[in-house]
Amino acid sequence: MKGAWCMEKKQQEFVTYITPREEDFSQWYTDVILKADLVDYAPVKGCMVIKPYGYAIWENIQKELDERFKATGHKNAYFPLFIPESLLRKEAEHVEGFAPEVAWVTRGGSEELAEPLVVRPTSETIICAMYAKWVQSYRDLPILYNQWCNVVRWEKSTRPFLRTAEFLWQEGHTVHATEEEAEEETLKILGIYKEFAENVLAIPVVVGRKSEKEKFAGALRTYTMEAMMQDGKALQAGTSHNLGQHFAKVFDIQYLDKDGQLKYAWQTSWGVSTRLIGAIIMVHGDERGLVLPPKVAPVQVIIVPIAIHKEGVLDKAREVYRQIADAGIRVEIDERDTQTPGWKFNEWELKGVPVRLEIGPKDIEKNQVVLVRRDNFEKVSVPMDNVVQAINDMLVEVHKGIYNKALKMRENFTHVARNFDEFKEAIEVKKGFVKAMWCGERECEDNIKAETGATTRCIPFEQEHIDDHCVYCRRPAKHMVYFARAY
RNA sequence: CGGGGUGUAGCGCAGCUUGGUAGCGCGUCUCGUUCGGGACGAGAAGGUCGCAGGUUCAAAUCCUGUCACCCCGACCA
Repeated sequence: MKGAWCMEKKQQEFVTYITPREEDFSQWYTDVILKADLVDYAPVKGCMVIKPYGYAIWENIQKELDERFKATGHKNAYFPLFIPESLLRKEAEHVEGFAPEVAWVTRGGSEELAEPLVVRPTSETIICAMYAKWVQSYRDLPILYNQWCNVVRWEKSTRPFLRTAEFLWQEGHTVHATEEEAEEETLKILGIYKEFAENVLAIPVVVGRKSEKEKFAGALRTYTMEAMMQDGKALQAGTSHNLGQHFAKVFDIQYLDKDGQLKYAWQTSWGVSTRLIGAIIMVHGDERGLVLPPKVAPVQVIIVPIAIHKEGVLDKAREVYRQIADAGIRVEIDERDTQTPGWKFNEWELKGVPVRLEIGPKDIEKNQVVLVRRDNFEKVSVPMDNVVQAINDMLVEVHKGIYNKALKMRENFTHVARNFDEFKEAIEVKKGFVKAMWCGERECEDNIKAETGATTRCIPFEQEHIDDHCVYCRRPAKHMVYFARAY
């Protein structure tokens, strides 16, 4: 009786902090990012400050990806922020795609510039201009460069991490001698992205090709990984483009091949951005706030000493801290004597720390500590001399736990539609991905979007035969496609 | 760019209808007691009411304009 009342009261207190997901998912998202101290809104519309706790997640993402890029032969470089207008205009499809959202610099100090500069929305043009100088011979190829930088896109409506006027990303830009090599690179990177999403971020993704309508402006083909959020909307989490020779031809990137022929090079570009942080939040977060994948969590273990003022508690907590830190685990100890343990539990849960370690007088007496998982709140006591092993195991378990939960969520949000009535029903009522057949025509794609709000997310590599006919026009189908409403 | 909403203390809000000394909760600071799931007592600090005009003896409150931000759509990572 009394217990039930307490529980009810407790839940009420929690919900006063964060808007429940089912009540207003957007507001929940905003509450979480602000209260977990990931970002703050900046004085410029559409711009956010990424605070240390949020930035640390990005740094971990960078570290994991950068290792993978380096391991596959890529090198980092840095290209300028400003691009001359004339360069942007060279590739027709590209400029058409990006022109509406570029920011311009027309003045330096008090002088009007002879040629206006755009603030890079992406760097294909300026990088290609340089590659044209650097590529002479087949011996110069391949060029496998990547850069970590910021880009600016003057967006109409913005949301922290998901769409901001300025965001951080990496953009890889490679040049190859042959079409096959470029295609191989494009797919290799998509493979890295998928492996990274699943093994590091614990986010299952669907991989495949973008439709002509959805592909990158100026690309030959775009491959993508798509993730499902808890509100049933899809999020494009990373793209890899085979640029073909489109840019090579307009920027004149030619090399002299072994056979003495002058040939246009083949290129790729690929990127993921701070949007991934938005994905982490919307895939894993729960009623109490963030749930961070252990591999990118800025703090993997938070030590909360109990009865911190009592003789020996803090000393013992620091001793345990040392042990864990020495094992290479990101650990912090909450030594504040101004907050009660309960308060700290809630705060660190809000911040998504995967494992909490409690240590108090009773534990010290028994030579043990208490570990609590963030994903399912399972609580175990472990002997002091087994702490590091137990934590490592628990971090692995949390990763598995949240991955499986995310996978199940995505499966529940994946439907099959054989005709357009089923399709509408799935998009509007069930939400999530809808697998359906498509004739491949732009017209159908546009009509489906106009009538349901759903877009083609990707043509998955793993095709299934659902029906012979396009879900919209009933003409013969070409592909099975994942449709969804998307961020 | 359309629709909606909000600007009052660090945060969340009340006050505005009916103009008259700017309030509440949380947080912050000091002291003490507490500490295994959001502790308690006592004391204290903190606000050009988004901005600019106007009406008035008097404006947070009424009028006009303006700016910013948030949410939902159309366009994009």
